[in-house]
Amino acid sequence: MDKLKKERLQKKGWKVGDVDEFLGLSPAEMAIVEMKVALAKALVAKRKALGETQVSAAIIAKTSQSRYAKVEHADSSVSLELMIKMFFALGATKKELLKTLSA
Amino acid sequence: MDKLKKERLQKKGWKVGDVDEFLGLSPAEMAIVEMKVALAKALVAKRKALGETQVSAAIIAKTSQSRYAKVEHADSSVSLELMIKMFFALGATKKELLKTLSA
DNA sequence: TGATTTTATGTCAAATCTGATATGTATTTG
DNA sequence: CAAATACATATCAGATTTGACATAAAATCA
Repeated sequence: MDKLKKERLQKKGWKVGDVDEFLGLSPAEMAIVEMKVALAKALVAKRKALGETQVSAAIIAKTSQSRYAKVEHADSSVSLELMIKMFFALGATKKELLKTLSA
Repeated sequence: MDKLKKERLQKKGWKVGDVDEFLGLSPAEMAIVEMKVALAKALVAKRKALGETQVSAAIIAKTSQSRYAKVEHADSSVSLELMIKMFFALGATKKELLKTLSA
């Protein structure tokens, strides 16, 4: 991996590694990352389906646009729980959540 | 609800209310509580199936016995994410997790 | 294009979560 | 019963997460 890119990502709070290190991620860590990425995608899709902007979605979810944007990016400063709360805030059901998580 | 019990629970970090307030919980809040409770149960079952004590399970999960115990109780100081991490630490698969969450 | 709207990113104080220690309370066992 | 083992709970410092603000960058459009 490009050294500069690696440093940039680490600065943003991610554990970054070469292929070995990546493969070295425990299945648990992988599973959580997978779920976060899937949730982020689903969140964007949901918001767009509702015809909302990040600003309006943030209001609905009772947070700021900036944090909402971070949630949609599965930013390293965002917990799985917050992502799930936002997904629900946009009207998603538990069934939808489970479907998303299993992606 | 008994007033003293209510105060005791609130002191421990939970929003407590009478039936109205309880029904007033948003579906989102309910869903998350449900998932945490289901995970707690599954965690205990998993640990027992492995024949582990809280002490040994805590070691496996790289945490302390006290925090591990709180996880098994879905204590208010425990995040959904930590519960999932511990579940995985005990060897649960993503499939098992989803099954548990859908309970 | 320039203005407007939308999305992205950096920062930080306050809130929350985590791991650990200490200690208390069952529960089991000799 | 007393010791040992297992589980529960209080507390707290350090780490992480959150919401908010400021501002930049990108996209939309009149």
